[in-house]
Amino acid sequence: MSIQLAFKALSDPTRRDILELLRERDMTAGEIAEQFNMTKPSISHHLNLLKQADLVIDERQGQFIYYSINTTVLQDLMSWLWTFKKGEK
Amino acid sequence: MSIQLAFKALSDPTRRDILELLRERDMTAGEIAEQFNMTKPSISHHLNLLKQADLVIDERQGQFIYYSINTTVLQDLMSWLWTFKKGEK
DNA sequence: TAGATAGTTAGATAATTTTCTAAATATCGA
DNA sequence: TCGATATTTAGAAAATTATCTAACTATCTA
Repeated sequence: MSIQLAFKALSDPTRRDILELLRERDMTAGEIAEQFNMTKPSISHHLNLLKQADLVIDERQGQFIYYSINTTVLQDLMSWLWTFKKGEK
Repeated sequence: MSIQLAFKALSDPTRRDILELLRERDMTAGEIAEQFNMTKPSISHHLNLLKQADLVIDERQGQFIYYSINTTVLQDLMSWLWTFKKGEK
């Protein structure tokens, strides 16, 4: 999707920390929230922005909603960054 | 330097556009400002944030100040993004 | 079906960010 | 040294963002 939403999402340290947690394993919204000194609604908001940016995928399993990383947009970001290395067009 | 400042800097479309201009060639602040529908002070502010993030370097040449891309931080960002690909730690 | 657990949505507030105008600084050239 | 050009700094207004509390929705289990 858009690089704009992705960079916006990554500009916040909490959201980058969330991604780093999810790098280790998929987690529920509650498990993620436990790791931060912040209320659940705040974390929910961050998760929503990550989702809108297509950086994570959510999947409900019963009462729980599991979040996992979606790497396709990360690839797009790397591609964009790469164009700056070594005079590439 | 810090990944935080870099992602913050890249979260704004004007600043990304500035980097894309500088990808083609070094430019003065005035030349850069001409490309945007925005006042010079606004562009100057964006250039300052890019500079603080170490994404660009500025060098005065007489009355002009030339801006150019500094790729070292871009490399750091790619490294960070890369850690999410293929279950890497 | 009622209570408990998981999570989100709504709405408000405080902090941050973007952009502008006006004014200041720096350098050049006559 | 003066006027013109290039750019930044200062300060203010408007828009966006992060965070909270309160309330709502969804699912499970007894």
